[in-house]
Amino acid sequence: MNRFPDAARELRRAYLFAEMSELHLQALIQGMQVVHLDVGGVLFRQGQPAERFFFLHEGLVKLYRLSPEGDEKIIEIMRPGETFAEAVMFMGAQGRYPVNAEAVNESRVYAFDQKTFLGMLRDSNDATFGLLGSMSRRLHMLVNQIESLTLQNATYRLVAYLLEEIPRDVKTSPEVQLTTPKSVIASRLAIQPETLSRILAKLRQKGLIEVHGNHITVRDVQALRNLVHMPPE
Amino acid sequence: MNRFPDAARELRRAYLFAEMSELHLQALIQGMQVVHLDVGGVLFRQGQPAERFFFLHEGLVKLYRLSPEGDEKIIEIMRPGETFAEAVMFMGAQGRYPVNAEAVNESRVYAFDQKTFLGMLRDSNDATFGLLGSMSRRLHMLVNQIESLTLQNATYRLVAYLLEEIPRDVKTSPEVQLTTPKSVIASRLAIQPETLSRILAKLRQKGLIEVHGNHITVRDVQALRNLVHMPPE
DNA sequence: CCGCGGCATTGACCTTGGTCAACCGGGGCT
DNA sequence: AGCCCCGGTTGACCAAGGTCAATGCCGCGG
Repeated sequence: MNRFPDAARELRRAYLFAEMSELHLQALIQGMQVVHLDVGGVLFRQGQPAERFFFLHEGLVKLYRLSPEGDEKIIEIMRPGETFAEAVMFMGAQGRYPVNAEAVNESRVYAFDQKTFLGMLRDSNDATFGLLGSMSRRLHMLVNQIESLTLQNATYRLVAYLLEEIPRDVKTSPEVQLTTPKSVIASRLAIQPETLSRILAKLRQKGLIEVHGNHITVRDVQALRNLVHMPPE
Repeated sequence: MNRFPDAARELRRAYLFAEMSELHLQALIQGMQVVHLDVGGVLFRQGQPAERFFFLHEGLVKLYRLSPEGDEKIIEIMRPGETFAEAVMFMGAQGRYPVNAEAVNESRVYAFDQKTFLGMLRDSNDATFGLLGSMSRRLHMLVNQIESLTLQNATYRLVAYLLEEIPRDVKTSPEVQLTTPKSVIASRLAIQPETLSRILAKLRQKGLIEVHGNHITVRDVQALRNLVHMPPE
């Protein structure tokens, strides 16, 4: 019998499971655990031995590092349909999570045993290649992050973030609904909440955006795009 | 007959080739090209279609990005024995190099055709897993970089770099021989050459190090470790 | 309805590191 | 030899963004 009749279709949307045989996928699903996280709930901590990896079913989970002084830097914000911590599997026997994972919103997460999954990968080259694809995408994304952290200023990063949040289809008046508290976005962009606030104020003054709580109306997409591709100011 | 009798042993030291069958490896070697690069020689540019990946035989190659204004940020400095651009293979058919690659010192590079290599991977799960391992290590390294770029200041980053450069075996007086011009190190650490210079001067004043050209004598390892919050040894 | 707590905003100030310019010194070339 | 070029150093100045503190806003529970 099937514990999670809809899970297969859902999981297949992730590159990681996309190429997996139905048999294997079903076995994985039978073995997976569902973890419920309240706001602020901790999924794992940096340094813990990594025995499981995860698929976010619903909610919002942040992956972050802490400095010795306790400052937090969010490396990635996971959205539903995404997998995370799957790369750690290959760090060798004593792989440890390189980041902390904590729920920003109430979340539901599927947890998979790494050993089981590795065993299945051994049988399925296609699935392994799917994983390789996902990892190289993540690699690329991190390189992009490093670039924007070092080569661009805070305004650039925020504007780039906003532009990414605008749904692809837009010809309509672009509206951005922030999915997380502004302080979380600030950490993701490696700036202070105060600075985020000031940059938004500046963009507002210039008439480029309107801010109502965590809903932002972009009044001039083109001007924003120019900000990002042209020299600052 | 064998074009490069010693290449197999050399390549096997890279995780990427370590698990490959002798047959496949020999085939790869017969098909590989040797690229010679003078100082400043360009191996590939960001955005070019990625058809080959590389193994650094000797020399020093930097992977970097350029901002629209022309500022350069070095993402990684490749040393002999390392492979690079192998992750791009899995970005799909239209994979493009996400960075520029250029020789810092005169270099000799082995170039491999991605298609050929992919074909071999299809046959060898072990080799594929070796690659997965390498990619997750690189992933982890990038996360570390992001952390130190955002959570730590320039002094911290430089000191951490110096400590990494101290050979593992040390009980002797720790000597660091910089393998690249200081300006390259500065870019790798995302600081200006002037700042690098000033930080070194500051450390020198405090009696922690001595600087003679690009040879640095560490006078007080422990003090350096403390600066970056590292436990003694 | 009030009050509290958490997030966001705003202002004043400060620190870090970037920028610009001058200068030094060694290696290689004519 | 003399020169120049390039990497590195040093100083003066500046700007971006961090820090600290006060205040506002809003939702929630009593």
